[in-house]
Amino acid sequence: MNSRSINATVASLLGFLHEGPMTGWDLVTTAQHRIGAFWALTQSQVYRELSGMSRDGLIEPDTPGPRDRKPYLITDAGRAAFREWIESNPRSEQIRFPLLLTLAFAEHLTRARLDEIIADHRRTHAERLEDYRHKHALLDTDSRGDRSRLATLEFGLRYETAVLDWMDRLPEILRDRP
Amino acid sequence: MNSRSINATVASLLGFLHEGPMTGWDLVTTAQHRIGAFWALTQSQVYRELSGMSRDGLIEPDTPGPRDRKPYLITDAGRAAFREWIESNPRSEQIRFPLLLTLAFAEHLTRARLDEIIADHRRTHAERLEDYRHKHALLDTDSRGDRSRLATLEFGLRYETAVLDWMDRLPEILRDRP
DNA sequence: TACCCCATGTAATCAGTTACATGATTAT
DNA sequence: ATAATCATGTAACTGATTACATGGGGTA
Repeated sequence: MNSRSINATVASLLGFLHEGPMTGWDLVTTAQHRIGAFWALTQSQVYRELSGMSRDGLIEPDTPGPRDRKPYLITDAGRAAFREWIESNPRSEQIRFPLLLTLAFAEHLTRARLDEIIADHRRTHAERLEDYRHKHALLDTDSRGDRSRLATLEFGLRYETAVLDWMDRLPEILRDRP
Repeated sequence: MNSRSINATVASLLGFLHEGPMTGWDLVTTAQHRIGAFWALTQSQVYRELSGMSRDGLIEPDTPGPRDRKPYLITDAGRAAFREWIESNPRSEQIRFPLLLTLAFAEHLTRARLDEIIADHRRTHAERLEDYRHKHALLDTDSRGDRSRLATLEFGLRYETAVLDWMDRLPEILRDRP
């Protein structure tokens, strides 16, 4: 019998564990850094998934370290599950964009308040774009892993650029007419 | 005492109910059409929220219609809750993009399989862009509501364009080097 | 010695998805 | 007559968030 297939969050943890044993803590920080921009996960989620994964034999505890460190190793079953996941067609993305909701009901807001809200968002997106640009500049593009990282970074750059561009044109799009 | 603030899904239902009494069914179809592109919600979610909203006094049942229609009216409390929501700063968006995860672990895939996966996604995004373009062309830009609609549509157009553009450059970004 | 960071986790709740059950009404 | 659509909802589950509890170890 086939065990039911794993979810993307579990898969990403298994993905990281290919690089060596890690604790929940390690995985949280690694994940936030490497995939956090497009795949959020919280610490309690990670620990919960780890217990499940361990129960299901996808990982097993390595020799514990100081400070209650509990590193996990990926097992063959884990590698197989990961393989199955990465070979499968990823589903399409989901976006939940509260600002768009606000905008959809913008008739209930004054123009001034709306502008304020947009300006607020604009700032965080501008910061993110800066951050991506910075990382992009630092990236060494010559190794296999870095090319993957470059690919996701490039998405971030284009996405944030599109968002900013859109926001900058919003006043015009929303302008009052006679 | 202040009642706890509502979530964005509830807020959107209240937003629609400003336009007149609606049933769960009406709300599902309206929401799918008007905000579905950036705020997915399912039918069972809507019915569940409606019971909660009714319990909390944000809406109340209107006179039932044929076919077990159970329209709801927004109450003053509902209007107040909506107002509070729309005045508040929307949080920033979340994207969950499985393809980016796949890409982040692309070293585990053959180049051919990866290309296949990307091409697959490209198709659905191209379709969406076409759809947005079509809607955009149909849009009458002269009324207040339509301007909001135009603003969200413009986001969709820019987003999908950015995604396609990115996908088209992926081969180059991912190309093997000496 | 006090504080911060590392590191584990639990509890409770909320949000979202999938699948199913049920029946009325309208259109063909 | 029957198929499609309208319309309501429940059940079971999965996934994600928030808040809290606990303590070790390093560093100032």
